Amino acid sequence: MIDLFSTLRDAVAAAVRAAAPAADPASAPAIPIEFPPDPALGDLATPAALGLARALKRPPRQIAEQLAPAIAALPGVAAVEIAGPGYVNVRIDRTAAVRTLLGPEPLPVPGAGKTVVEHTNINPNKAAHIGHLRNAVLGDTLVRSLAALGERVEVQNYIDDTGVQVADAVVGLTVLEGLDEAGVRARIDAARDRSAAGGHGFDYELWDLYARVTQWYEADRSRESHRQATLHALERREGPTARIGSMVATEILTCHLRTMQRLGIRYQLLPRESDILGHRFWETAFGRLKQTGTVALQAEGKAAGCWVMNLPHADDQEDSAEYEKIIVRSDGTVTYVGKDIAYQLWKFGLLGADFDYRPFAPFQYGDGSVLWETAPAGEGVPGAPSHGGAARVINVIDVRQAYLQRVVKAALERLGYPGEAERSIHFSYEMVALSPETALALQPGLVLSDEDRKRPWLDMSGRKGLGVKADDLLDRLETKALEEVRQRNPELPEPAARELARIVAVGAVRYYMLRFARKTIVAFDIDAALAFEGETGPYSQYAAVRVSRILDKLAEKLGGDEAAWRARAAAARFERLPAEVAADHWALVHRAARLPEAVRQATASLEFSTLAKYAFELAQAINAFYHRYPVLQEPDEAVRDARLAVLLVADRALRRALDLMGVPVPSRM
RNA sequence: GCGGCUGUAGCUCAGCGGAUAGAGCACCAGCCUCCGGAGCUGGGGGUCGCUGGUUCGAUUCCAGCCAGCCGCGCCA
Repeated sequence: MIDLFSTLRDAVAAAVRAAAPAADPASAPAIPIEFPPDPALGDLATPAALGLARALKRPPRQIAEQLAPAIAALPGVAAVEIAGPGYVNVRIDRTAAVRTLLGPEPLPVPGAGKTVVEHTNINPNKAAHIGHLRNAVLGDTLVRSLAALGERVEVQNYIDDTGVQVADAVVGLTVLEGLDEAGVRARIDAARDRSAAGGHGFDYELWDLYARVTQWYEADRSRESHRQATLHALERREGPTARIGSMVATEILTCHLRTMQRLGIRYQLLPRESDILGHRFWETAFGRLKQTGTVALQAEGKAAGCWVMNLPHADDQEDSAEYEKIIVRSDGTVTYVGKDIAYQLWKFGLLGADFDYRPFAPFQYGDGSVLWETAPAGEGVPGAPSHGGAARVINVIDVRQAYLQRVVKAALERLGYPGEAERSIHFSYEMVALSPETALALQPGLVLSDEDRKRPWLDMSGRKGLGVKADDLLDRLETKALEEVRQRNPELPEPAARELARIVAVGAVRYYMLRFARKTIVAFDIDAALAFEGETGPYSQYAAVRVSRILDKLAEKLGGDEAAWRARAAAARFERLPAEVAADHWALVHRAARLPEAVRQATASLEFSTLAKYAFELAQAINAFYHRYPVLQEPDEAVRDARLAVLLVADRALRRALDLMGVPVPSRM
């Protein structure tokens, strides 16, 4: 990304500091630099005078008068003016700015430490639903943005292959369906054949089966003994039940990876819970927890015989009462949080132990990049790259796990790693839920209790089989997009039409999952999710396609020497345009130039809805410009070049923004 | 009970100390001799949950209240 404003921002801040020195430079607040709400006001502004007014006991405008000359003297500054209550508005040299923006991409400066991002983490016992999609899309956008900012990133998708959920799937297959190991194998093979023939895979089959198992338990609680027996068999990690569990988890995982690949989402490592146990990571962590007094054995009370961690109810309050969080049960087994603490220590390279690794054989990305999984001790491949050892860890998990993430963080701190605790970041977001109307529309047979009917929305639930499967949503989008494509491009051959429909569908889902602020509950609306008009992914894709159509036509008209006319555009002089027209042109350039700021802000706040909003508004501006200022018909070559330059700058920023969101842009649509 | 999040246009949502509170959808009226209309232009529509406080200035920060949701398990 080309950052037009970075040096100027620093220079303006320094000029303000020099012109109005703070009494105490150490505690001086950062000099605020912002973009004016209307670019007609200026390209960059500082409200610094407003903030200084109180400290200096002088009217803000008077202070601004003093700041203005210092800023006006900076290189690249074309003009400075004072406006409103005391803003100092700065205008930059436009011709130079456009030249820079059309110039070569700077090489990213490699960051010092690695960031491990964990996302997706779907229990391998049923198909992925749209809630999982939100997680994966947020996580993947974070990964892309960090990389664009020059950070080293490692993407992990944690697989809980030993838990209750897998056990229940196994109970469904072995007890309800009465299958043995060979029987399950045959089921999986049959599901693969269906999948290869264009149908759905084993994950769909288990979606229904898992719901049935839950109902079966509910009808007779004593049946839960099957779950316990299966769970223990899985933990022993040998014998037919364990092998069935492993087959099921691996097959469902493969389905999930395929679903995510439809959306362009990839991973580098699949750490398995079974390997965290197998490599005795927990034992190592437990030793440290005991040694540091982080956990203590309870002698009496409700948690007698358990190892617990004392935690305050609130983060800040010193005097708030503490309560006990059980880490190890009285039967000696470790809870979920305990395993998470061990895993987090490993991510930071603090455990003094590593996994074994091997390529995840059932799934390949096709471009040679290897997806690694952890392997049982001694079963890794020699020379496999090591993973983890992060400087920072970002876990993408929904808000309901906030409390457990806090426990993990607190454990790191008490183990003597306050820095790592600080750099353990929970990227929390609200869930995706269904409005009762949408739920009923999608599942006509659904029976809702009166209580549910009154609720604003319903949680998706694998147990109840209530939810929208990720692949179903994608399929519906592709079908709808294909209709549109055929209508608009009847001459397009079938494979090309399908590929185009796929791209539109991906753009639509990814945008839909990003457009809401992360703490907003997405009350899933099927019509809004299927929309291609208004604030949607396809709207932005279309704006980019329009620009490339102009470039295609221009290439035809001007002949093959594309580099030459691009160079001429880069040298376009805005002084040739009438003032009002120039303002419109410049406004679009200015908006495009704010991309790096949008990416930085979104990444720092983990609020990618702002990036989505940015891309959409840029697309809107391109569309408006497109209608107002024709390029090909423009007789004055100087004017045409200026318009072309504006579109090239805007298009570059839009494509980059869409790329960071994982929204692909077709060559036509 | 304790902790957290959320109340902004008919609906779905942005904005979260400053320059006239915005977008999309829906509704109404226009725009195809013009680089493709998945588009553009315009219009109507708001006590920014309520009450106080801080501030030159509050939709934005703080407190209280009201409403809704999510956590707080020897589940994961």
